[in-house]
Amino acid sequence: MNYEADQTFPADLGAEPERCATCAVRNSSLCGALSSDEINDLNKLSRPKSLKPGQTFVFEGDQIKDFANVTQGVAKLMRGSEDGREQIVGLLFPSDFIGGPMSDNSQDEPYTIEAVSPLELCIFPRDGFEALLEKYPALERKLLDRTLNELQLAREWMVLLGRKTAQERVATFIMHVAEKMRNHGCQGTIGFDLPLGRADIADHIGLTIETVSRQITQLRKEGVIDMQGARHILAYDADRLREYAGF
Amino acid sequence: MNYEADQTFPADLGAEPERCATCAVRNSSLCGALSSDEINDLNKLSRPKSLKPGQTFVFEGDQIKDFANVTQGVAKLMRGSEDGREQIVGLLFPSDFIGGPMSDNSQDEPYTIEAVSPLELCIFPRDGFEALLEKYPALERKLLDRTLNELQLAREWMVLLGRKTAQERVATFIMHVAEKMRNHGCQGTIGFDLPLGRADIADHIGLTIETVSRQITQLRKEGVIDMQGARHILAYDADRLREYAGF
DNA sequence: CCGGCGAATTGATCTGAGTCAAATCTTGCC
DNA sequence: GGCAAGATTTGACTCAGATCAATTCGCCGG
Repeated sequence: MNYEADQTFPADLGAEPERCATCAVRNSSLCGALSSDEINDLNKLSRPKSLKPGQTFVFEGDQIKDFANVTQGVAKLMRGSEDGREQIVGLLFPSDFIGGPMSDNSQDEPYTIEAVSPLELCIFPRDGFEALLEKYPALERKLLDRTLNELQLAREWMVLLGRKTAQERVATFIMHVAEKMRNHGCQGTIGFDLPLGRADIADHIGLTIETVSRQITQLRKEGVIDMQGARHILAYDADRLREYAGF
Repeated sequence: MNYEADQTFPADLGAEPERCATCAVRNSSLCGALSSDEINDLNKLSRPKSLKPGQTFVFEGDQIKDFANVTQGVAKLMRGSEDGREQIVGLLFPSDFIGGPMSDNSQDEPYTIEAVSPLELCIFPRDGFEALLEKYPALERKLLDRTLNELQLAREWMVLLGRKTAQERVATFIMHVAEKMRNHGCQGTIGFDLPLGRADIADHIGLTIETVSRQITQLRKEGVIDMQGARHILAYDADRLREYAGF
């Protein structure tokens, strides 16, 4: 049993359905807004789903039928063109919520979600979940908070894409990953694995593979970071990295 | 009296406080979620405020004290660096809401809001407004919808900034403005004024003034758009423009 | 331990957009 | 109407990052 509450509820924990009680993101995800009693409603709707790296969850242009929580792994949220250009507009980590526009059901989902590492999701049908949002204001409030955070992040990324140099973009990206890793306790702040390969990094920060590679080499030469293999980063000096990340 | 309801309520309109009853964005803004009775609560909190072009509403780094609705004019939401680089991460049109992260009060507002044209705001103190969010779920729901829309827009802009050419960026920008104008009925779809000068356009789409100017000239030469003066655009052929805007 | 193959690095060259520098066009103000 | 002052356009040149082309690395299966 790997269950441990970082946030305790009235003590009727025994009432929690199995899947929720042992869920790695029980409290850090949207579900943290619900008590042990309340979460039964959500559990009844939900079912788990696994995706292998490279598999997609929704395709551009599809009608969205489901929402989901990421319980394990990393996914990318992306938009592509016919001529091969691609932009990753967000990364999804454990406890992140997947759900598009709520009220305007007519809208098509314009983005593709693709697993980057082995991915575990907890899926809810759209209708049922929206009913729960009405029933539990705390759930809706938490969703609003999350959405505002993502908006904030998207705007920071606009600054990166619109005004930062290649060097600053790579440094900023590494900083962001380091932070994500700290928050999720996946690994230490100093040493951690990049969840993306060079091609995906390039598509996230608006550069090419080659430029990303050259800038990482540069950062290594200047002693801002160190690496073990192509994926494992050692960022000893967070302040130095922040300076390189620009404004 | 310029009041006209596009969305009718129980018919106790006489009960509406003067400022709300004659408000140009009474129904299209967040306030549209409230009935004539309910809006009294909000009216008691609110006060109008005017800003001249160039004046700022919140400074980067300030603690946010107030939320607001834009009732008239256009403002830009921007982030700047010490070395003079600047990125406009959003434009605010009439009926748009100004309000940062809700729960995490400790956060500093990282953006500056500056009036681009004569701006009229309807301001609410933060605390009072948050109390109303709790009291009226419809208000919170509308705020969530709005925030999801903005997130959507921010991600589209990430695609523009990360992967589009100069030509595509300018065409996309013009399309977006045309759409805004149509939605707000400010002017026809075919002919309309740009709310921003070349410098601000450049800071919004991640280019320089000169490149923006050259691309507008290019679009004019190719007959995609026509212009009267530097600000007034004539976009006869929306489809053609959309092709130029890329994916 | 040894290929083999996709991923990453490195090098050489090219180019779209940036920079610097004039014109020229607006627009408000007297 | 005429004249600044600022905004926009245009031109010449530069450069950061893209593109094209080899290597080299790192990891997995045998």
